Amino acid sequence: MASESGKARRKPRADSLRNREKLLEAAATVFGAGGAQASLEAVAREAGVGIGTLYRHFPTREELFEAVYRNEVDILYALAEELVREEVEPVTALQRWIHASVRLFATKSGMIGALQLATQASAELKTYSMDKMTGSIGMLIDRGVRDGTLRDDIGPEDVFRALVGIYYSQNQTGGPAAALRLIDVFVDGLRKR
Amino acid sequence: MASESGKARRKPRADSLRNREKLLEAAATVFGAGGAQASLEAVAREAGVGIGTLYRHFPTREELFEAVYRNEVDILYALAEELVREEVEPVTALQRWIHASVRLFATKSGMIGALQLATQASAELKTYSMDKMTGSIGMLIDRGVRDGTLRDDIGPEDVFRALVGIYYSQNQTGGPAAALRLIDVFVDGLRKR
DNA sequence: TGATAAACGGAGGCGCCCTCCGTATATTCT
DNA sequence: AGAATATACGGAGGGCGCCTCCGTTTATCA
Repeated sequence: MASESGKARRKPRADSLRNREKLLEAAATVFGAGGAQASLEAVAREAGVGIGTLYRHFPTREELFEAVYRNEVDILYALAEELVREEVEPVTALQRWIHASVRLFATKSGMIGALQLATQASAELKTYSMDKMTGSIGMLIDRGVRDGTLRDDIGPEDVFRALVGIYYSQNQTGGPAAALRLIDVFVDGLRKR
Repeated sequence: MASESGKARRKPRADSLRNREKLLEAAATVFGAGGAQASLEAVAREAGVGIGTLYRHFPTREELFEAVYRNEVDILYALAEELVREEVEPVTALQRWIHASVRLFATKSGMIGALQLATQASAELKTYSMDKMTGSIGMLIDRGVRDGTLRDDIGPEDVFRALVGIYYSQNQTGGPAAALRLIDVFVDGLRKR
């Protein structure tokens, strides 16, 4: 009968939801620029929100971290859906999506290490992100396979692995520019010949 | 002419040297217990020294870290020399030395990560420690090879690699006790049959 | 035994962490 | 619409760690 479990509850306040969004965005910026140990007060300032509000939404630094990460993954998934919905030509769509992924994580060099710690800590988070990423890639390459522009012997997991490799290489040498070039080569290789 | 480079300088003050020692020891304790981000003020307190003194000796956290690490490596080298000097029976000497190494690093679980960062940053530090460690092992196994109690087809680098493997495994599971057992097996395998 | 270079120590200013609670506001009820 | 109330907001404040600066102490040198 009750729409949720247990007693009937009020719906969440609109300002609360807005602030949560603002905090996630600010955290992505601040952690991206200043590394994983950047000040939480800086995040609150950037979000234009009191420090108390930050702590109410994310009681620990780790929770904020994890939420930021989930959010980025969700954004990429939404982008994949959008590219499919707008019927962008499959190869172009795949290329755009991968570029966006690299760019999204490129700004977060300091976060990568912390992310690894986080994913090691939470298996749930790991499978969550794995599913979302391979899901995104899957829906993009399926279309290409169907219309005959992409090879059909490469799975989403393979593409994901390649992506991870390129994230890494970018962190060590060359930076985003080199990574983006690598990706063009890689995507070209995915074409059906 | 001048004993050192350039102008004739006073010899360093005795209290300065003493404090440096005290700080290294305290830092090993505090970082060992509380992880790499433990408070530097706690280190100074533990050493019974003002915070200013700590900063004069080690202007940055990284420098303190590096010095602690060098110091531990030096201690192990000195132990190897001592074991040789006292003509301890070769297999026993090797076993004791390796046990000491494991115990020394066992207390420093939090430091391991930071050490990796440090060694990645400074190639010099890496080769320094590599040389000291393989040097120690080398002088210990040479004696065993010479008197015929140890096989002659295993180099110091091989032993060092095995050691690193055991450090790692201990960090993940079992703890020091398991590591020490592994070592006994390993050393036994080094005997000439 | 001075003279003095060198080292000591800790106060102080700053920023960050996190909690607590008085104030503000969105939602619900009538 | 207006009142009632559950929720969320903001930021002051106490505590701690970082790091610098400089008056005081002490070891070395002549």
